[in-house]
Amino acid sequence: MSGKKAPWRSGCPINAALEIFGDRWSLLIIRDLMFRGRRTYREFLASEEGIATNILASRLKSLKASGIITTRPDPVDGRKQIYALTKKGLDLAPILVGFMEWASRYEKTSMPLTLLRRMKEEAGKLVEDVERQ
Amino acid sequence: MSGKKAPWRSGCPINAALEIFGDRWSLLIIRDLMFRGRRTYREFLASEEGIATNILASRLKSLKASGIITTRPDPVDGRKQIYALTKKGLDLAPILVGFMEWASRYEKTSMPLTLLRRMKEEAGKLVEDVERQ
DNA sequence: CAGGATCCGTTTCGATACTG
DNA sequence: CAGTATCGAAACGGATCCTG
Repeated sequence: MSGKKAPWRSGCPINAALEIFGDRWSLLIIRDLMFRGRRTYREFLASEEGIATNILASRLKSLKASGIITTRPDPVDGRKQIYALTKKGLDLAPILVGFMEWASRYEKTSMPLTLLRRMKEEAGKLVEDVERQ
Repeated sequence: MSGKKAPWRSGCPINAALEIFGDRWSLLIIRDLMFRGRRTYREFLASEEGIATNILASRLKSLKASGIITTRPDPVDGRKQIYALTKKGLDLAPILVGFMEWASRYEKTSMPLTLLRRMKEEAGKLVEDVERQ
């Protein structure tokens, strides 16, 4: 999780991914950044899942250490940090969409399929935008 | 994890998925079933990541409860149980492949890209096979 | 011997109170 | 408002025991 001690052999690439995502929260933070326009500590805290402050801080730290997000100070309010996805983080979009499609097919959720389709399209565009830069 | 207590609102389908995969082990078991032809308790134990017996048993139980795997007794050796993926479990193939592609791009792993491509093709065929039945 | 349950010491998580 | 300290709860690893 924190990417510190990894006693596993990393032969299978899934292990590398699980070291970052083998927990409940990291993917939710990425979802918030990717699809919900959240970019500050406070905005993440406000997500309906109710992450605890210490967990949020530790996950943000480990996501940053993994090169999935970056931070820069808010030019307006210097106290705030603005979090953003890197290219590496944006490239997770297909996986997030895959999870959502799978879960909407097999688990009961309240997300309408039209919204899901919109998110899928948007995810594609996000990645294209970054690749153009 | 065990899908028992879920104090979260399930508005976003990702939550449904994370309740099953928000841990280190479930996806590895699914990988073993999907790409490595493992199908018994003993074979899972032998995976290089070294899951503990109690953890393996609890994950198998929760994956079965989630309808992702099934069990049946081995017709040859009655002591053994044969585990297999359901359609719901096989439909996770694109996500597994997505994780592997992402991780091979950004994390150093020892899996050659040619093998990755083979697995990707195979994942597609697995799903087709089940859908034909 | 295969599958799996139980116990126990250790690590990690998470809710809340608290600090700069 | 962002982040840390505390401390109980849960998960983990490993050994051992149980059952067919």
